[in-house]
Amino acid sequence: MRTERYNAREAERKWQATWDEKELFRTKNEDPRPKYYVLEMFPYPSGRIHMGHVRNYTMGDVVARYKRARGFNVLHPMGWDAFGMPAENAAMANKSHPAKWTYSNIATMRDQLKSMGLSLDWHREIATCDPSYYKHQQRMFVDFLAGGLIDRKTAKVNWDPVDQTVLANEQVIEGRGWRSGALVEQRELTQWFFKISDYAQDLNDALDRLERWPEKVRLMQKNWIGRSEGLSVRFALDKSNAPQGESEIEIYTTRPDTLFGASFIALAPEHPLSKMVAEKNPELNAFIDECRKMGTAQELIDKAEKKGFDTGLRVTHPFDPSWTLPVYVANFILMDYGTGAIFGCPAHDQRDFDFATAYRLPIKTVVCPPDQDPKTYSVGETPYDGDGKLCNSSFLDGLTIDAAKEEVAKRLEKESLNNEPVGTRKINFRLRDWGISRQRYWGCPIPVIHCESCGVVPVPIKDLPVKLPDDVTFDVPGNPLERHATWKHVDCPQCGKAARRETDTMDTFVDSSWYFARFTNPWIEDRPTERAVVDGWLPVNQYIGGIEHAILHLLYSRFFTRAMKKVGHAGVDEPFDGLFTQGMVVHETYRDKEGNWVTPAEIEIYNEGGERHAKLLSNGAPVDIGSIEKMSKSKRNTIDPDDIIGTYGADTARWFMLSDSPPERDVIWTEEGVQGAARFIQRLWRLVGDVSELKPADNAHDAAAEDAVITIRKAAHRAIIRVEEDLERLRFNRCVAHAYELANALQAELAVKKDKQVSPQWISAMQEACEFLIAIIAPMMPHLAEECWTALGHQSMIAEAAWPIADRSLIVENDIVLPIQINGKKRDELTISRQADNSSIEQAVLALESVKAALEGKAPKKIVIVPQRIVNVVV
RNA sequence: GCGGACAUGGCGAAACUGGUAGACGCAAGGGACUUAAAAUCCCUCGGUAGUAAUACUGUGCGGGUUCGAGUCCCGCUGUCCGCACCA
Repeated sequence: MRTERYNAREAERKWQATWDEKELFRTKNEDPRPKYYVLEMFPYPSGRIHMGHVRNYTMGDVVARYKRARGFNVLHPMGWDAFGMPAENAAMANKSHPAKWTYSNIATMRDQLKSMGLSLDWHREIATCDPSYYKHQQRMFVDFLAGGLIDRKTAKVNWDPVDQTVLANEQVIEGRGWRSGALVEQRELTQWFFKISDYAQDLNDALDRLERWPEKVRLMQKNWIGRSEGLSVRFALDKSNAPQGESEIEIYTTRPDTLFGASFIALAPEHPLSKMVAEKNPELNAFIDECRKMGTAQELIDKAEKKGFDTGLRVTHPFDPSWTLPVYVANFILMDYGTGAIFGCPAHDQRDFDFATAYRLPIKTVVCPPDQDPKTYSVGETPYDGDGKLCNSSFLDGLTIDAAKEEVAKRLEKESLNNEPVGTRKINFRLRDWGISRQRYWGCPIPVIHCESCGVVPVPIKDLPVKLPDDVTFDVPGNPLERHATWKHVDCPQCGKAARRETDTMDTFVDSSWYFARFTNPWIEDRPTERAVVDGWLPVNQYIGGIEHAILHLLYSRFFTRAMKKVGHAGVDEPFDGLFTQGMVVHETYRDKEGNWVTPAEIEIYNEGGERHAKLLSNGAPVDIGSIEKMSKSKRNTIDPDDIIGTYGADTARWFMLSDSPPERDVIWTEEGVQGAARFIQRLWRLVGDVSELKPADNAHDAAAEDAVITIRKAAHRAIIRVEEDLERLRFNRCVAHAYELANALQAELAVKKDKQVSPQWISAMQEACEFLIAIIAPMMPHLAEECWTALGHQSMIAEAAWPIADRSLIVENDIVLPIQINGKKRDELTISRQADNSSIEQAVLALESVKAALEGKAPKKIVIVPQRIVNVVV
């Protein structure tokens, strides 16, 4: 009997070195086996890995190792999302260079990841801040520019006053910068934009085909893209006081059915017509100014009252030349949605209702709810936006909303104003173009040159990369590239005259929008991708990461892949075939009596009166146990993965990460849970030790042993089948349960046979079962699995072994146990042959004592027999 | 305001298309081994009643469909998430 404990530290170091030496996880592009690309979202090199990384990369590694065992050529790479603000902030704080900070963090984190025993192909490692990577990104920018995928335009942009840079719409969360948390202001700037809105329709429609994506993410992207079908309607302006040359206002509406309920037109303050009128109207000018000031902080917009200004202009109703409507400038109309102008129908829209109430405009009911009389119905204090039929609407009366929309569209398409149709069907999107200019140093330089005579000139491909200069300073705010003495001064590649480099760099989300493609061949130097290879590997079969990227990174990558296809750098539209969003790692929080956060390492939990309490290790002072929160530095409830791996080993950390909660849900990190995982490792090690030392007796052969052999084999084969099913669906917590179940069964069997003579057949069944168990845990606890595999006498490694083939006939029972219900409640069980037909089942059921008692001699009303499942006797 | 998800023991959770509710783990309690502790092993563990077999009850609340509902339908309540003056 073995007594020594499993030494994780030693074994893990040993096996990691062996895998490395044999280059076991090096992936060859020319390998003929079917491909499988599994990818976890690459980390930002912030300093050290955290538990969220451990969870993410463990899940990916389980998939990679499992698919490898199933005979796939698996691509499982790792890299670094290495550009970004924190490096610049660190440079400012330490008077150092962002590159130094970044590369030193990468070195630390690479070592940490390696200590987890991940089966990664480190030969393909990339860092986005490396010129050998961003060179190709600049090449693609140039290609996109030529391909009409990029715009340079002046637009109102989101300005982050803390980070001193522009943010894309997606990067503004509740009016604040996604990184700094500062209230975002609006500024007019000339910027580079990727024309993602050209792909709005396709990005929207293709979501329906992403069947292996979470419904939630698809829905979030749909909402973000915000497709709406409507009608654009041109209202004729009353010529008497219209500005010179203006004769119409075009509005956009999704409710053309309510056109007879119109009571005003409202323009955005930035609308051209508003500006024209304001030129001659100082009061309106002041109003527009006021709106602009309001617009600088999102928070104020949310709370602002509906305010408007009557321009004095009037328009004619398209269905009634004698009916005119006033034109307002209103603070709640957005210039960049639709046409920047609306018609207001107060009876059936909350905002229009508020506005009409404030300015005493008519409120005319035109939709009548199904349960009301159209002759008498009228909206009261709240507008009605539900279903119903049209009323007070001339030829639309009695039509449903949909029919009325259709009728209005049909008629207005035929009407004409200034030789154009009055109404045009239009699909609108909420999605705006992706502004990628950032006024920062630590990013990919935008490869263009501004020349006074030639205009914007792309940097010739032979001159790429445009490298960041090393000699920069961070002592003052703003962009170091802008104030660098020489960097921006270059000659125009076209005319040779003195010109100026673009000093903006690209949004770091560009970097992560194509790294998955670069991984397929990261060595190629003259192009971003090798077409045959990238098309062979993409799409990524299984992508795993946090839900926080549901819109930003995942939407940008979907766009970028399409753009790459357009200019010939890839052949697919969708980068990720399967997406999995994992939950967070959360932990209890602790505070001392002064209310200061205390780390888990500083306290001790103890039990008193059946309740959990905590005290400080240093002086025994009591500590309050607080709510369970996402691990964060500010609440000091983090656990350092290094500490766990140092104390328990990587396998313990990996096992616990997978065991406690379903992977999409948050997992609560607890010391008890970790210890449970560590306990299981030792238990498994003892079990394997016991099995490896079994010796057969010469004459041990009895009937009971035969039964035992079947029981053992059934348990083992059933476990394999279940784990296969669950791994395919990433239900790791269930896989863990199956492993426990099999281990429990084997341990119980060993205990029964302890000190008894055992047959060779029994021993080989135990050995097979043990090997199956090791195969099951191998993707999750690879080091322990190797050690056990060796202990069972194998010369090769389990990491190279094929997945066991389960014998499905073994788990088909001859006799089945049918639960017997009486009136839907379980009352008894019946063991009967699998082949038994319904009439023999019925006979056997009626013969049961419990059923006889329930029937009291009467005949049953009904007997429901569900084959192989259940019997229900209705009395 | 709009859209979505979720709700099961002391806790994390299982329950495939409606078919034995609570697998597996954690915690707790009892016992064995030990001079003792740790480790390990065995037993109990939704609630109520009972020594027990057992009975009744039980998946947020109220209804419904069904031979049968944690699962499906309708209506509530609560929690979490996303979007938010989008016409």
